[in-house]
Amino acid sequence: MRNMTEKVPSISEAEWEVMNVLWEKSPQTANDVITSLQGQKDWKAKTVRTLLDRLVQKGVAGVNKEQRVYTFYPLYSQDECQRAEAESFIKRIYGGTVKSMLVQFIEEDSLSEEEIEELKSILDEKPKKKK
Amino acid sequence: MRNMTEKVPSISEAEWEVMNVLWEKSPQTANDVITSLQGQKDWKAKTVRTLLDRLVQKGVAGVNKEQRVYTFYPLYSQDECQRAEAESFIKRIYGGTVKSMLVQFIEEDSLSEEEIEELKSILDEKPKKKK
DNA sequence: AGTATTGTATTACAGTTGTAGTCAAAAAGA
DNA sequence: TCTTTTTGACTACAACTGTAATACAATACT
Repeated sequence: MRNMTEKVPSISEAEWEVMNVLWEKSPQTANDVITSLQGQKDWKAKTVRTLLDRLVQKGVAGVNKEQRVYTFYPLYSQDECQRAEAESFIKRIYGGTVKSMLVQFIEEDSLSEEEIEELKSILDEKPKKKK
Repeated sequence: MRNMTEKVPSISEAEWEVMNVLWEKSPQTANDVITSLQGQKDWKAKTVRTLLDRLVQKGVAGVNKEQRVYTFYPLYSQDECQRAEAESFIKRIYGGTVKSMLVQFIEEDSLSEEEIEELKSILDEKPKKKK
């Protein structure tokens, strides 16, 4: 298995949609993926296929060619990918600190009363770890 | 002045670096910007110039041509741009909820004890608004 | 005045992304 | 078996990005 610290290749916006489908369930055939995206995105089958192929080329997804109809699966966990994206995003947009982003969200009332309460409890429940 | 609810054009990664310079101080000549980026990014002067021109084309920055040497300035506040980016980012990566992102950060120990305390107080100080 | 410098305008060029289309082989149906 | 449908392989093509270079006009220097 891959080393968890390996760098995640960059995943484009459209590719994320496809990966989200693979993360929900895998392996899946191209057709499964196409079906999952029906109604969600207005893409032609070929478009989805191209995206899958690109994900494989990039090494973000894997493909099993044992059967005649190939099946695809993620090579990175959603968590890893989210973290990687979030890190580069926050660095780029907020100069690197999560705090400054959250402050903005809070000050702009983008968060509901309810969400704020939830966040508080999440923060409270976080046990102090000793490493 | 622009309507604050107008959509912010998309700003590429390299363009963000340039905008950050303009947000710190403006207006600035191309040369000012180039100088600010020296040591920070390893870009040729022409590259920075191209980025400035593109920002103007996109309508993210403005240019004053009164003087022989043009000066550039932002057309959107940093805040607006950050918010726009953050919204699309969170939708794309975290299915739209700030909470899920924060949960991940907290659970992965990406936040220091100190940062967590700060976040808590920010959340606490948030006055309940009545609209 | 002639030359070097500087700022602006235009052009370049490859890689990524969005969004498919074409072609051929294999399978399924008539 | 002949035909239609599926799959997979390869190709297309424009917009956006990163990363400049070239051409030209206005200044500045000698």
